Amino acid sequence: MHPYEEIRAEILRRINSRDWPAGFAVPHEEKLAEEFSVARGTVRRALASLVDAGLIERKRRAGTRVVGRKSHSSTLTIPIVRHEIEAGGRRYGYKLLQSGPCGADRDLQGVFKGAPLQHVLCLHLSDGTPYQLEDRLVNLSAVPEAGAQDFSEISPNEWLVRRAPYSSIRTTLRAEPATGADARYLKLRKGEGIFVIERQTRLKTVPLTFVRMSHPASRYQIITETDDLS
Amino acid sequence: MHPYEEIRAEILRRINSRDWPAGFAVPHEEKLAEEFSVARGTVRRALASLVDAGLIERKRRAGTRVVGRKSHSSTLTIPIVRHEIEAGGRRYGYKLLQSGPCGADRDLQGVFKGAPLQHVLCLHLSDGTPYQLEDRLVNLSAVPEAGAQDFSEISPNEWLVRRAPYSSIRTTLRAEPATGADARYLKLRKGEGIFVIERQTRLKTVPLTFVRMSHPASRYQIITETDDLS
DNA sequence: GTTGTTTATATGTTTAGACATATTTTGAAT
DNA sequence: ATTCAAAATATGTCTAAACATATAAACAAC
Repeated sequence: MHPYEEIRAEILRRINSRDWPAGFAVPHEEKLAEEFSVARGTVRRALASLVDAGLIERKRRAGTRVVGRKSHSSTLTIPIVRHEIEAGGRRYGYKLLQSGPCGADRDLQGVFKGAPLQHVLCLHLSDGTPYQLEDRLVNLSAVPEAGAQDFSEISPNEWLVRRAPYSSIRTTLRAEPATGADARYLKLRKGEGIFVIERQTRLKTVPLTFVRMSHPASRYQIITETDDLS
Repeated sequence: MHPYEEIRAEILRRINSRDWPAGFAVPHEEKLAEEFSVARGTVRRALASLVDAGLIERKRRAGTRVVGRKSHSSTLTIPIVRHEIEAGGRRYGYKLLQSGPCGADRDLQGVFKGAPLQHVLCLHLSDGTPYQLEDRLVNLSAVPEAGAQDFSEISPNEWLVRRAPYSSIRTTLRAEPATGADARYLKLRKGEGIFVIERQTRLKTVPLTFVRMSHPASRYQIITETDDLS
């Protein structure tokens, strides 16, 4: 165990034991460095780790304070569908349903502002059962290769994650009753529950793609786990 | 813009432009330090930031490689319900429905292994409308104060986030049809969709609490947004 | 009182050097 | 060939010292 880990552990202990309660002003780096008999850089390394974990907040001149928690945070990872299915030891299936250019009228959220679009609709299957319906719009002025790409063998999901660099993502999670295409392709009765993930990726403010992924609620859930510091 | 930010931006550019494609072996710290005419520490600062962003992977002796992306990651933050509602400019309401000790038979997931438990059932309202039904078990051997606490004014959610330190969380997101208590308290017809969040918090392997939070699907969604490096 | 300016200060960045340590590679012994 | 030990090497940690910079607090001018 390195010195900075021991310092972090000790500070963590003080926070968890409420010796340093929420709002408490943590001693300066220099003071801590003196207390633990290390260089300032080592204290900084320990504190940086606690900032990442969301346990303390730091501001220039103002100092370091213990955070009064107001939420639980964890990392949400949405993998490529194929990997998700194969990782569970199930057989992956894929079917392209529609693919072609489309007008801005399909851009319901109005995120693409009239840019030329490619629309792709496809179905992902797990052991032959419908698992996810992928309904995607791709901005052809930002990703022109998508217009020529054949999506009958590789899904746009997988192709894009591999190919197109992005800098930010907005994800929405929702439960909905199945209607129209969702019910038809996922083989559900209208009104049955679906779990919908919507995602929009951008590259420096330029919207690249918008995708709506719907799943039969009874066969889908998301699990996230935070990793333990202590 | 600090030197390390410029270096990060340049490396980011090389990755995004595929000059350095997935799997590419990034030059050593010393080489990069020479190229950019900075100290090794400054290069490390830039690379650390790219590791956080999930764009590169580093291993001792083996070196640094550009990651072939296989998923989209973002941070999922689940705030205290009251804050969530008030932040939206709506009026928060709270109603305690049940509170008392209970037996291990209520521990359906079997996470508490026979520890003494406190069961709390309560309802959170937004502008008077049912918003979330909170169904919680608290491990009294880990958080004994919960046994004496009165939850008629403050919700166990809020009380626990404030009070009990935890070290790891497991969260499950799911869509379900409403049945029993969910339908009754959320004022839904049986079979209507609900969005369920289940969360289990631990402190170094000791399970602290298990909570099931259900919401009317039509009035609930989760939005996450990653922040932009470039 | 209010506004603007100065000053003090805690965090943030950078450097340059030393040492630590996983892990791959190489080479020797079997 | 296979196994095992030694060497090489890239990342990881730590130090100590200097300078940068945001900003809270003190002070002055209005």
